[in-house]
Amino acid sequence: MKRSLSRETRMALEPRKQPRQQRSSKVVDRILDAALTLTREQGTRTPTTLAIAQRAGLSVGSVYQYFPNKEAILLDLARRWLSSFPEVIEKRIKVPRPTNRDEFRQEVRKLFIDTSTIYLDNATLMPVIEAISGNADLRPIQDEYDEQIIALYAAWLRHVNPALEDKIAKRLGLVMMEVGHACRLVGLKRDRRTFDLIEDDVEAMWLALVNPYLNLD
Amino acid sequence: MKRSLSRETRMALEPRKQPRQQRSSKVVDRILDAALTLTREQGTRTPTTLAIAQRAGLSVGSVYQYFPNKEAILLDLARRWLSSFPEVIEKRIKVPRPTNRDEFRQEVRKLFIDTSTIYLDNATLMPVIEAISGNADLRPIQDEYDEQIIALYAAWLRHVNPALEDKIAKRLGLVMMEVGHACRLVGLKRDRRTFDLIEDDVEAMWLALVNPYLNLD
DNA sequence: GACAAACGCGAATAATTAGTCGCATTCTTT
DNA sequence: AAAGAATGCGACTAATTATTCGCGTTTGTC
Repeated sequence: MKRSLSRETRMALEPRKQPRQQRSSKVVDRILDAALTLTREQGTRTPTTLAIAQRAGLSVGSVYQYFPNKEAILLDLARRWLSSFPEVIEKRIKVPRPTNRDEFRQEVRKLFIDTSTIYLDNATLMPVIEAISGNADLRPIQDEYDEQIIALYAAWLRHVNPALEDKIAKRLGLVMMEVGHACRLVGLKRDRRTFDLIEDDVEAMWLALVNPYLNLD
Repeated sequence: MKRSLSRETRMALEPRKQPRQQRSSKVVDRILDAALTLTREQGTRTPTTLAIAQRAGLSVGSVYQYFPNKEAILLDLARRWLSSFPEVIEKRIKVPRPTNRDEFRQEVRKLFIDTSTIYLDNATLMPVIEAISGNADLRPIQDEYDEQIIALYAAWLRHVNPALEDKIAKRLGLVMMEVGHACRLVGLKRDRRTFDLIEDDVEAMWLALVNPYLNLD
């Protein structure tokens, strides 16, 4: 076991090699699928390498052909989700600044819906996200993404209201992210109807949160 | 290792024996202190039994005199915190029902402040709470407490407005808990000034959340 | 001060699991 | 079809760590 290495070298999480033959790219998919399924089955407990290999119909050795360590597998699953946040929020910044309260409300709503969609589209990934949060090795990477996302929320807030102090924008961004994330995670564990109701709650809370910091007339 | 046992028998988390001599009750305190300190030092990674014993100036064997397993130690730390929620919320229910919007606002504020105080008073415990959430064995126990707390928030809401549907009260209770917990956890990681500002945000969000469900005149 | 119970010890046990390595098989290319 | 590269294999290694158990020491009690 070289467990200590993986904690230190960040590069150690990059894919080990690119698949060169067709069969092997299927194998990578099978590994990722197996990891996802097992994580979902086991709640928050991260699956073992052996379990992943077996579920994928492979041996452990084959798994290590494409992933340098176990963490890299989970991270590969999560990265798609994590990276869609920046895309979506940036898109909401490249838009004309709202000029009155009503337009502003609309912008909040759009950001709210777009971020909501990320969760709905990736509902099956949520157990992986939770597993990562609970994993001491992967947590720091999550935190990096989180900081990035907070900064983007803050940038969005300052796009909507340029007079907003940077520090305040950062704090509001943090709260928006946390509230959105916490509520959507629990929402997705319930039925669709409840999820939608919780979404309404989140929108109301977001509006209440940012409203006092609007100097629009 | 009998790791599988602990997952099944819930009793296995109860303290193994009561200290009979003076020296040993000090020992229990030392163990708990060591576990707390180490958890704080290591972020979310739960300390090993050996580490706990050493930090407490003891041997592993002594630790197992008083705790049936490692989980029980962390749980012992967390239970004080977890159990203060019911106390505090129940206290807020045993109070005359508010009769107008302003009194209602006051009641929200009181519940808000009382729950906030739980977090502030137990700030040092937060890493343990996070470690428990990330631990596959302990998570179910957290979830039980959470359900209880949600039920109490719901009971409070129906105390304040008896006309409120039970299902709605449950959902709002869930959201109140999640929002409060998420924001306070991150708030406590920042400076006191920021914590206070985030608290104001939470109060505003709670009010926005429950306001639509008030039929008071 | 003697006896038993409580306490404390830590080497040993055992379970779990990440990651490796040399060999076997399959594919690609010429 | 033959060579060589890529892929696949899985027994094995090694690290980690929870928990036990028998023995020595301390404490409270009569």
